[in-house]
Amino acid sequence: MTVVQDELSSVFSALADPTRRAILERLADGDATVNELTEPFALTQQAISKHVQVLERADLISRTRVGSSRPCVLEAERLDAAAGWIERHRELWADRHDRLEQHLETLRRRDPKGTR
Amino acid sequence: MTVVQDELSSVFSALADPTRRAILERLADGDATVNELTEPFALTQQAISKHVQVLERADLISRTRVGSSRPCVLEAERLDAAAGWIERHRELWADRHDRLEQHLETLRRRDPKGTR
DNA sequence: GAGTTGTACAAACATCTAGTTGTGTGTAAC
DNA sequence: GTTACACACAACTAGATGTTTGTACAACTC
Repeated sequence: MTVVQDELSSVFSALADPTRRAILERLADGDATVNELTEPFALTQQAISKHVQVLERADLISRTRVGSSRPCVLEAERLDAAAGWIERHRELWADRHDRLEQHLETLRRRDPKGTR
Repeated sequence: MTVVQDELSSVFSALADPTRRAILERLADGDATVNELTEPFALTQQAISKHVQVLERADLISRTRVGSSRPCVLEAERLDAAAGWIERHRELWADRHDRLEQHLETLRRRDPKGTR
């Protein structure tokens, strides 16, 4: 159904896989080719290539060209989108000191005359 | 629906859908029942119910019981897992002042004799 | 007890996902 | 030119996801 995913969704869903997060962690130590990325996993080169494509589509990494290989490079700033959303909402929700008040409000809405 | 996804993956993949993010945003304004959550969307109650189940599985929300309805309640702290991972990696990657050096290292590895 | 409301479960279906094997292609190396 | 390597594309599988319609059920209202 999701043909054209929004930016945020594609970043979050790229991060929603342990293999892909491991790839990102590996890339923090330096650029790496698909073959180098494949080594630590019990997966085929093709499978890793697909994960890399997902990360590339989410703009979390980019590729360069060095001879016949195409090393992957982290695009760290891209995490900002995800970090931004989460932080905005963490603050928003943390600021609700009024949890009890709000709960009472919920009950009130459900039982306007307060007959409970 | 099995698969036993790890914690982080289930949070990220719960966040990887605009409808679910909208539900979370709505819940920031106060607890709400499935029917209340359904209203703003052009989706059936059942579809929203399933999205709510995904959020519940990721522990981003919980349900209480008020009479015959089961309002959804935000579990804001649960965002900490996701926020933690992202922040840890943002710092890690941002700290790499040595991007040029690292790029040269990549080239060196690929052409050890420096004959290029 | 009958009707209404809030919600969940079930089956069906289409689409997406994460993997596989097998094959093709571009670049470099001899 | 042949050989070797790094990578991508194609076709396929199994299982998950998103949505629908239809139904069931529990709790309140009358």
